[in-house]
Amino acid sequence: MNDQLKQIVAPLLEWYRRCARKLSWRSDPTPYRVWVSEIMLQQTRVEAVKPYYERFMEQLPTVQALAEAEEEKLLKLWEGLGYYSRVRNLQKAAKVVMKIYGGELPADFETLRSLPGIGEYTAGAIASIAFGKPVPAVDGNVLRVLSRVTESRRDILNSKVKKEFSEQLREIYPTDCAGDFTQALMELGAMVCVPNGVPLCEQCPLSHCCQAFLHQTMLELPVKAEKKPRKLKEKTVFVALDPQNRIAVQKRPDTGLLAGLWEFPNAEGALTREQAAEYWKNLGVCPGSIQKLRAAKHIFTHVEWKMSGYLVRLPQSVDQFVWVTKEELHGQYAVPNAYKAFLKVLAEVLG
DNA sequence: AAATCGGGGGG
DNA sequence: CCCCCAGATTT
Repeated sequence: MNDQLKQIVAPLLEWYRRCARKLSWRSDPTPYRVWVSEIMLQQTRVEAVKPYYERFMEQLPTVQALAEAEEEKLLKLWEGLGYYSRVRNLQKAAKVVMKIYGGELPADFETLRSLPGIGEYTAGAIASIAFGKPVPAVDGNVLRVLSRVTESRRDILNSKVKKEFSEQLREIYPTDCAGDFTQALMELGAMVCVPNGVPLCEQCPLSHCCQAFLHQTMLELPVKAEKKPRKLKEKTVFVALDPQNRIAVQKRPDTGLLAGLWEFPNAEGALTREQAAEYWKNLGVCPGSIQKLRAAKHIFTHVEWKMSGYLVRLPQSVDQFVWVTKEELHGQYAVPNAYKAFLKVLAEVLG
């Protein structure tokens, strides 16, 4: 039994009950509500999730509603949140829950773990928070807290390290309030034992037993492996309008980056005005005018798009694309934030 | 084990 | 600029 970690349980729970934020999914932790919140919160800050969560639960309040929803509606509800495969997997899992588990989310860790989009962390989070099972849920917050409390200098991105922290936690998990303990560890990491800048150790209920605090090594921890530089991709984006000011869009492939979302016509590389004209001629239409737009860039985790842009007016639409009004685009089509600069152009041109 | 998959808030 | 965020899946 891990005596060093055992002593964090009581003070952490006391602190959590005194200081926990009031969050929508905490106030009524049904399995479905916890599940949706955990998927949205993957690699995503609480503040960013809040408005998406409220809207999602309002529109799709049950597993059945989620299972039966149109894909376009799902993507629109997720628009701007990122990591869009999350919502596809969420629905895949909802369909399995309807078909195999009678519409009720399973309570067992391994069964949860088998569902699409539910990995080690999320299975532990749902099992403990929604079902009260004494199962660890180790996310970035928890790894940071444990690295500092134990003054561990091992790489927290290493899967073996993650597993060992999880095993240590398993031994000390309270059986009567597992959900509170799961959330307390994460809450401490988010509010006190923070990642950027100086942790608020004077407020921390664990400072008395935190090895990093005792040795003043908090800022050196946790240790993470170095990340690789991102690749640069040049693109040319077309804001193309037909005589009725309808906008050309296309749906991205259903795998890969931004799968299934809608985008403006675009080509690889930084095209000159002449090459831009050629692009449209090859599609069987000669542009009435081509106006160069301000360049834009968008940074993803592993790639950066450097985008040239042209406003193109066409004498007729072409079948290659879907032609939509500005209102239709905003109301029904999920467009990734990478194209925000060109959506803005649209607003300026069309009012 | 490494790569892929978004977007934004804060130092 | 860089960091990291209630990670999962694929290769």
